[in-house]
Amino acid sequence: MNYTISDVAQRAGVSQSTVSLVINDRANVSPETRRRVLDAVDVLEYHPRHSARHLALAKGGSIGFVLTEQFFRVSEPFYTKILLGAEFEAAKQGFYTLLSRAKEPFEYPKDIPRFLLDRSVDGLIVAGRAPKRLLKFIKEKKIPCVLVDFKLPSYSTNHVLIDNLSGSREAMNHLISLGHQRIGFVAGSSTHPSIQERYEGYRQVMYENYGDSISDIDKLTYLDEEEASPQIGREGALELLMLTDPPTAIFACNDATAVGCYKAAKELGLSVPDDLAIMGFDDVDASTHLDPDLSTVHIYKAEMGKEAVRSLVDCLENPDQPLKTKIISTKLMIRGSCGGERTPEINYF
Amino acid sequence: MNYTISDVAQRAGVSQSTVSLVINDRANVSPETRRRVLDAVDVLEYHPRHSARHLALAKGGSIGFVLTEQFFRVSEPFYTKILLGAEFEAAKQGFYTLLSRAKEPFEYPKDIPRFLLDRSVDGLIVAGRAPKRLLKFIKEKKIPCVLVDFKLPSYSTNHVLIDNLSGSREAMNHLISLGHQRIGFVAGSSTHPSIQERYEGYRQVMYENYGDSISDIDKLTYLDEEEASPQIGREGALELLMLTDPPTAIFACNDATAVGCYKAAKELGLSVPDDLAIMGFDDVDASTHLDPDLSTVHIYKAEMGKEAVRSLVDCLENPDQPLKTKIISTKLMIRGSCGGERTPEINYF
DNA sequence: TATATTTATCGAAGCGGTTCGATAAATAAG
DNA sequence: CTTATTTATCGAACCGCTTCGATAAATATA
Repeated sequence: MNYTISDVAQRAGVSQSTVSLVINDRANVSPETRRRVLDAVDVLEYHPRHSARHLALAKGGSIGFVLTEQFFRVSEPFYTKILLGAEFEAAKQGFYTLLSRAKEPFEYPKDIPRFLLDRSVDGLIVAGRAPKRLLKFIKEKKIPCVLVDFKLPSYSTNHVLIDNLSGSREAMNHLISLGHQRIGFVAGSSTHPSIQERYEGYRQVMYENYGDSISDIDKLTYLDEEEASPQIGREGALELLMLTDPPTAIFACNDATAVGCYKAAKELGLSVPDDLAIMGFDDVDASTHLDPDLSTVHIYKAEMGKEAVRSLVDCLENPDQPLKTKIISTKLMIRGSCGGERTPEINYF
Repeated sequence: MNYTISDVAQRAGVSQSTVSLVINDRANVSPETRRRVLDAVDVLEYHPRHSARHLALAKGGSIGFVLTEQFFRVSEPFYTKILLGAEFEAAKQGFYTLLSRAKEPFEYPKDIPRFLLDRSVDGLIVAGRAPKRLLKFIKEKKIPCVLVDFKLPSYSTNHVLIDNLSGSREAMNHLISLGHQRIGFVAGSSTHPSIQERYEGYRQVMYENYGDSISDIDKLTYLDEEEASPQIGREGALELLMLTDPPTAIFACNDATAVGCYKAAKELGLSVPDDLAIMGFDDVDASTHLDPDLSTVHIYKAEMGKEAVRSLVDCLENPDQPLKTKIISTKLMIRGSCGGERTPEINYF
């Protein structure tokens, strides 16, 4: 019921080593022997024990995926899609995916994921945000690593990032093409690099178009360091909409924040998109549930997870590879919340 | 940098076996020796290699979590919450969580998760739906297993289930207490046991209250075997609302379906909750984003994941335990979509 | 004080693989 | 027809840990 390599060897009438050679597809095995071994493997339904290979090889074909604990709650639909994409690609490449959380606040060394301590994973993917102390540890231990949707100045490693700047600019240009001049920006998580880039895109386009005429772009901006959420979005939108010269459109830093903008609009009796256009970022499932459905910037989340695994596997197979940063483009999804011609829905996994 | 047990032994001036005894907290080690070993462990930052223990012990402290592939898309926010709860509890109990998908359609033996074949996990949790062939395999191999939100007649194993019947009845009684008489039921995934139980609750309460006066409850019911989704919800609601004597309230089988009901109401120019009350089930994040926010039945998703792990660990530690089925209660969340006094929000992880 | 028991520690085997060096057989070169 | 080289296979060591049985020292019992 639970056979080992020596059972196979015995049945095939060869030694363990030969079986090992066969199942690892090495050279110098006669076709005849190979066939016999393969037959035995088949009959016994033999599968090499993972931990045994792990031990012998000093590497185990597993990758770790670390999610910041905070995201377990608020940005979950975003990061779990990345996780699922990663699992998909990892499985395809024959790797296991081990899941863990990075606690916040992070206490060293208590909160180091155990699979890093006992070397159960060959490398890891960290999504969304990573405690500095954890990153330091990873670097000290020289653990191959890919950061997804996060980066730190002066910390070099592999990355998979969103092309936030282009996405943001495209969204802004769309709003502007619709005739909006006073466009507000509402953001939580304002210290997160992705949010900062989106903000930068906003500023660039505003300056390019209205650099002279708009008195103070900062007045149209609401930034909060708290985790981007509907609450933040509501507060920010309310604040901007109470201005004497309120925006006619609001660009929210992500969809969760945009949800709050809808609420604010409703409270103030403004209709979307007629009185107020709203643009989001992320394209989480919920955005199509809103009424009207949210125009937003689609992020290929699963694809990012897959790319992260590909980078990681690259590193593992070829240790002296240069570090890589992959930037994944976005796609503007025009729906009902700001007018314009709708984008056909894409339905990527 | 990467020490082994013998390094520790050497530094502490004892044998490997003694170190092993100490780190596994076994009896018959003198306090003095224990201290010396612990010191060495500390200094060297020693962590036992997981795969080595695994190999020696023939069990490895890992559990597998299997998600039906279909849920990677549509019901993801529901099942990933369960996954995250499971990971949380697993980590707490010192287990690793390995993630995998069950393909659909499921091809045997190709789609058996690899971690089952090579015995990398001690047991597993299957969430949402499980291919019969996979379950058969699990039983054949006597792999400890817990099914979450799924069961199969005549397949005995451990379960963590939702108290759908009570939840459904409570939701229905609430609608009835608000004066609704013609209450519709719209469902996708109609073959899923959870959905069937919710339907059963609907029928029970309808009969109890209007058994004589309502001509045909079936007319108020829309059932579809397709995965419950906004599309299904929209179609179902449209069909019911076009009846000559349409319902004044619709109980959707889950929140995703309820989203579609909102859309249908809007298309027909009906206002929620004045013209049409809507009740959901699941309480996914999106439900609070709807306008008005959705009254629904909260499911303690993370808690279900945790309970699943607890059951599994029980099985592992005590192999001849009886099978257990845990039924987790629900909580009616009254929000804006059907009137009544609002339930304070709960904010469980 | 001699003997039995308990306590503390150790050596070695084993878990299930991989891999290196040895060996024997087959083929190529001289 | 030797000798050198290549090819196919095997035995044994090793990966890092646990555990069983042995041994020696300490303690209890007769």
